[in-house]
Amino acid sequence: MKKAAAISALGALAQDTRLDIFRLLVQKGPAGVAAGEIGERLGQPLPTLSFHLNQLRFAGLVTSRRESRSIIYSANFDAITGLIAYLTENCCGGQRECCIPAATQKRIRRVSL
Amino acid sequence: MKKAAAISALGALAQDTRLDIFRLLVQKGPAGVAAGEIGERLGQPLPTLSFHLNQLRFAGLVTSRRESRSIIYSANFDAITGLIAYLTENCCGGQRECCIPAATQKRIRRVSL
DNA sequence: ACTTTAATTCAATATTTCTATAATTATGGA
DNA sequence: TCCATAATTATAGAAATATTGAATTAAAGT
Repeated sequence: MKKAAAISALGALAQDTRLDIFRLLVQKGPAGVAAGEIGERLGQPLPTLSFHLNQLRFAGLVTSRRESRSIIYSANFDAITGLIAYLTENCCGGQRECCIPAATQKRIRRVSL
Repeated sequence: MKKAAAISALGALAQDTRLDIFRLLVQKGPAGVAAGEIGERLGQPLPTLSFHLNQLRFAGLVTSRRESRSIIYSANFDAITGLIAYLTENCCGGQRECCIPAATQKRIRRVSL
């Protein structure tokens, strides 16, 4: 991931409504959610929502597809894994792994036994 | 991690100079780097740098300690692992792991064989 | 006490980002 | 074609962030 893409993604996530949208889409997985349903859940006016969805889309964090009259948004999982890799790149000089989340560390530890 | 802390951390990272600072500190590990040295490396005026260091500190992403005349900054690794966990929480409804970075997945896959 | 070095805080300006009303585009059915 | 539904684009004022010169604080040596 390039720096500009990382800043764009981080900036897109650094906002109340957009963070809610993104986490909702992460949890929903590839099936995604229609714009209108996102608006209902988050209680935001549609134009405001549309603005935020665009920010997320420009940042590469979500993709959209039309399905009849609805537009379905879903999270771009490659973008989030790429962002995490960028942030933790060469962590502690590459000598130790200090940046792996607890949940993942637990898995690795368990499997390693 | 609470939502407000996540937004604060993401907003702190979503800026050119601060992202550079943070990645430098992540790579340097617990030893950290003095404020002046960060400024030299990034070619920023000290007041600008100080502003950004404060943003990172307020967001909980870095800590500082005085060592004689220098102030040494280092990354807060708990903050970054917490942020990653928050972003990928209950990923894909918890049924699959879609959000683990490639490097980590490779480790898990290898170990699982 | 005075000087040098290291870094921060203040203050004013410049820039970017957010929000929401009004108008517009696109789809599907009667 | 006409109407209802789903969502986006345009626009403009409001709010939050970023930048940097000048002044200030803190530590260590002379």
